[in-house]
Amino acid sequence: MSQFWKPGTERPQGRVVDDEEGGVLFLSGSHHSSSSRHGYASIEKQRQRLPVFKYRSPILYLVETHATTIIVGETGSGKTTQIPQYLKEAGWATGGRLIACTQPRRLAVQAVASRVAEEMGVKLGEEVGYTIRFEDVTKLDVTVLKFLTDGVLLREMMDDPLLTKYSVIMVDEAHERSISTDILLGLLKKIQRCRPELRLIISSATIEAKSMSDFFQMRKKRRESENKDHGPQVEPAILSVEGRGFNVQINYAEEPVQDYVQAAVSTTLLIHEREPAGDVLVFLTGQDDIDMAVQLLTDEVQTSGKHSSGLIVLPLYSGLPRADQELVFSPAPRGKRKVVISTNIAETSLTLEGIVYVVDSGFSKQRFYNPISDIENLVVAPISRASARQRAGRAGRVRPGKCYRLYTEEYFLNHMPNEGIPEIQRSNMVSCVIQLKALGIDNILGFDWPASPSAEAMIRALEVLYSLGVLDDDAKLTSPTGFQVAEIPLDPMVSKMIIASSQLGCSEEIITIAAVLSVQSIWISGRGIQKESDEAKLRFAAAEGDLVTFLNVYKGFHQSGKSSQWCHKNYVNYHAMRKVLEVREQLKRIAKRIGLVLKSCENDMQLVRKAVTAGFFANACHLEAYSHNGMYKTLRGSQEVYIHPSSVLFRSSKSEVDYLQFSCINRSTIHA
DNA sequence: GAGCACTGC
Repeated sequence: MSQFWKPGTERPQGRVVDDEEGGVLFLSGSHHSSSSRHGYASIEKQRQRLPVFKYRSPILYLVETHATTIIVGETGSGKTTQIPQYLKEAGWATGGRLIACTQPRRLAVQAVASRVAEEMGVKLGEEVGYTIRFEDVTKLDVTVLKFLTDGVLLREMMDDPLLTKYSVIMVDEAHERSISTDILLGLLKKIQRCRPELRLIISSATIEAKSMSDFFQMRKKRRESENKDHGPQVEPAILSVEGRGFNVQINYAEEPVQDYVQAAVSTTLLIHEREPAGDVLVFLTGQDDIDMAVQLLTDEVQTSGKHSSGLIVLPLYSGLPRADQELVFSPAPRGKRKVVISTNIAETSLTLEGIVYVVDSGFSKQRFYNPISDIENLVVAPISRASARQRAGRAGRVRPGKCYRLYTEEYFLNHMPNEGIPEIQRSNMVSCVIQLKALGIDNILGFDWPASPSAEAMIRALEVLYSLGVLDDDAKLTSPTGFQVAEIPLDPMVSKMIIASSQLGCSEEIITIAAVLSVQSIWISGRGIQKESDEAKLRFAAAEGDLVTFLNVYKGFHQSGKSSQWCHKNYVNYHAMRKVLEVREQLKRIAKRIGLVLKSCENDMQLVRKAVTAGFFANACHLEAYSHNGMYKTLRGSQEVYIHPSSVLFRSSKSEVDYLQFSCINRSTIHA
């Protein structure tokens, strides 16, 4: 991989860096000599100014000598864009091998890939490419640096379980501990045992590196035999790279805060009154909180004019229509101060420029799963210290900033959890289990996770998959159903519904329903338009429930020629419908490939209901006749459930519908 | 009377 160059001899072509031990390490490989290319020099200078540049040689040395390298890098260190380039320059992408870098989010994949292509002076999709769902911007035998979501890499493992074409896999943002990152880490650890030449780089923003290191620590027996073969050291290396953020001064509440919305509003007003120019970012928990805070601040601006004039107050959450979301990116006019009131979306997914002050409520909405009741819930819960630091860091991107925490220092130090609970321990496991089964992991209960899900959750998932006919008595995938379900990138209950629809002759309809279920929401809602959007929804409402209502919406959208005006008029989210079309096409392709029959049942909703039941029978529930508040109980487990207010059945059904199946707790319901 | 954020051949 690398050769040593002796001082005194002629300097070799390529890149020369100081070796840790005082020598000079010459890194061979297909390094571009494109320095004459226009604009290259300034880009090269920019690259060298990044904090990670100082660590170029140590990083390459560690990757060379260790199976796993853990890199702790704060935001702005440049690790994501630079390390893959260093690896390529050092020759890790020669001989048909690829370097992979995974991200938890699609947008990040695209952004990083195009940045790296630009820095290297190549066209995106050639040497540097990316793959996300629906978009493969890579070229076979040309692309050597590949950025992809961790979900896509997991899918790739179904065809190539050892990921043989990759020489180095960098898992970025590992501290976020998303479900797919955790599955990926567990599987990569297994791959390492079969492929000692594979190198892993785990990159994380927090110092939870030690537990990650323990996870990748191989057993002693293995280590001895490895060392005999002069293979890489099996003990993970840890390297820390500083960020480029500015100092953020932290202020705590002196006493516990009763109402964090109110406190956030008054803190914002105080900042506006006393602090020099600079935008404010307020972290609250959800649409409700945010709309209320926006209202309170706007009222303040209008009534008390004096202090709070010059405030531009903007909400930010993912459910907001695209155009409204984009408002937060435009800079405030001179003399005005922008206040963005946001959910967690601004903690990791979106970066706002110009933020100098952060107000942190200390809470976020988090998903929790109760394996006993088999119900997932969204609850407001305290954030972790790692999140609190991440939020504060948002104030220090352009210059030194300030963070106002709406909780006491005593609480931060002594009561706030250090890390959040990994998502895998807060979720239903059916999708995970089927993915592992599809990869041939037989001993699901013995799988080595970075954080183990509860045994109850695993058992519950195995039960559901068994009852769906996806797993057999030996917990092996059934043929063909189990293998078919594993091929479809959806919740197994939805996949099973699709397979049943093929047999029943209503797959066109069911695939539409499945596509709608896989987007956030097809309705437009928001403050001030509830009444109109509710009325619009009623125009599509079907007695059978929300899923058949979706079919009506889709039909109308299709007949309008997929028109955005039609969507606007009917309070339907146009972007969501475009996504539905995309997912629908993908599902049709997959359905054909796995041998399903594509057929429409025209208007026979009885068939649609049968197909839905084939997937969702485990969610059947029964109206409690003696309760007058519309309470249902699940047939399995007698769990209390209620129809969600967003359902078309919310008003009409209380006394009319005896049996329901819900496709998603708290979201939609269907009469079957 | 109400939807944190993501992802997928």
